[in-house]
Amino acid sequence: MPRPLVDLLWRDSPSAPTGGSRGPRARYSTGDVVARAIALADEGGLAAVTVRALAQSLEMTAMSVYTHVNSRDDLLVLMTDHAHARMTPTPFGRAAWRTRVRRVADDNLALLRAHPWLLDVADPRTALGPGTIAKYDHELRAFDGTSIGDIHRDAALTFVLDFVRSSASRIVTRPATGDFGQLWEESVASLARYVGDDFALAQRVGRAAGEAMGGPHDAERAWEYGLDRVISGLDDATGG
Amino acid sequence: MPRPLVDLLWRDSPSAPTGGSRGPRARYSTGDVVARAIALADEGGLAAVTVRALAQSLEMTAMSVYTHVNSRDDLLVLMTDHAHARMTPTPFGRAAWRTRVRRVADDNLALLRAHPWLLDVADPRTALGPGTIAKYDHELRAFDGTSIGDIHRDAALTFVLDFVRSSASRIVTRPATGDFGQLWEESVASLARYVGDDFALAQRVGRAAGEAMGGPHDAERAWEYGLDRVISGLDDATGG
DNA sequence: CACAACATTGTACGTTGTAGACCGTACTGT
DNA sequence: ACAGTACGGTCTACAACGTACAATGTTGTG
Repeated sequence: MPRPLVDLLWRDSPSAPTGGSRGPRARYSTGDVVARAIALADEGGLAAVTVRALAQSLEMTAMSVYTHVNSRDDLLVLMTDHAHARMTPTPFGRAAWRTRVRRVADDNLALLRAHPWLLDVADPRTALGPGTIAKYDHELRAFDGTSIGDIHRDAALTFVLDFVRSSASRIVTRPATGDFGQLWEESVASLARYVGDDFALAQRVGRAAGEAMGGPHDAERAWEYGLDRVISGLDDATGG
Repeated sequence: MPRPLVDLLWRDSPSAPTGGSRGPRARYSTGDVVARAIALADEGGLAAVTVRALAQSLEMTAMSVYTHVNSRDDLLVLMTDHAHARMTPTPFGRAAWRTRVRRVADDNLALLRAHPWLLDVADPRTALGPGTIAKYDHELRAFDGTSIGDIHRDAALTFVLDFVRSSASRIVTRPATGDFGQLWEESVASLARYVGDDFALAQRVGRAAGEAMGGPHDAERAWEYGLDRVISGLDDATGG
């Protein structure tokens, strides 16, 4: 049985337990396994990260994976922390907090674009990893220079990141992509018959939003709109 | 094979296909199955809604479920629409848009509190259901009287609902509940050894936020804080 | 040299969603 | 009244999943 999750997360730390040198040398390090799992997830989503597929990708048996990782859930945490650690944030420089928050948002959107499967990982234990903690530490500094308190600083960052996550899930999973567009066209006929003249407002707004969504630049427009709301909302919470 | 999803969603509509009267009468209606599935989900989460468990709860075989529902994924859509339809929104009355948005947010939080499994349903086809459309139609009216355009009206509502969803997922899944508190106490010792004196800001803010989270009224405080940001952010987007 | 720690493997279990063939029932057209 | 047919329901079975368990082989340490 491998080391506990916290030790695996901090395996590159100098104070990490080395692990006895007895027995055969492992053909792969934990980092290799995690990197391979990320590669699988990047091209096939989290569903492609099965223990067996990962094992085959590493040319070993399914059970050998458990030499390096305690469980699949632990693996997802390790993958997430690795992605967070590899993230190279845009430097804040001397920018004001509004610009800094924009950079945090943009960086996180880029992260979720590169690794859409991060949207499917909802494990609180990710907060235990060095990559996630470093990311947290950096992003908190977006509010340096404002008069915001510690608790509100955490709340404000959470507010921003939640927005990014929600928006990203709508941006990343393209609505017209795949078979949903096809399904939509099959359904819209019978749907129109059911709705009839009811819900006029919903129909009007839904059609407007739907048509705009077909347009080329709408994803960016919606993103900009929401981000403006976020920053505007934080305006009076940062002491001006 | 049952009728397609759209017809099942609108099964109570007068223009819905009645379905030939041949063959034995079904022991349960589609509504019964959906209601039973919701009951299971309410007490055990989505994971408790297995086809077999649902079947046993209805005293039939697993495969009989597929007489009423095309697939488990379809069932989740039906459950969601049912929950949306059963939602009785707080009337807007003559309240200004700020109050209306608060009511929309509060109502949705209450909905997600009552049915936490809704947080785990991420199927775009829910938008096809009468309950969801009626909900959409009503909530769009929160911005009646403002000078907001159609596209922005949709974006603004999405903005509000996204916030509610993110907050709710943090409120509903209690952090100190279950075995996470136990795991935390096991991990915090070795974690402190790893972190050391690095990430001072993250440690300070994290501790402050963590301690506040232990407090009794923090969930509500964080909720109020975020909702204030949301409304403040929408302020200049509604034309005053 | 014997022992212990370790990586690796094969087999197997329980659980999931659901396809396919089949049976009996109740209505429909002749 | 009788055949045809649409339908609800059941049984069996499959592929895929995560992973527990026992066994085998390999390496360093006493």
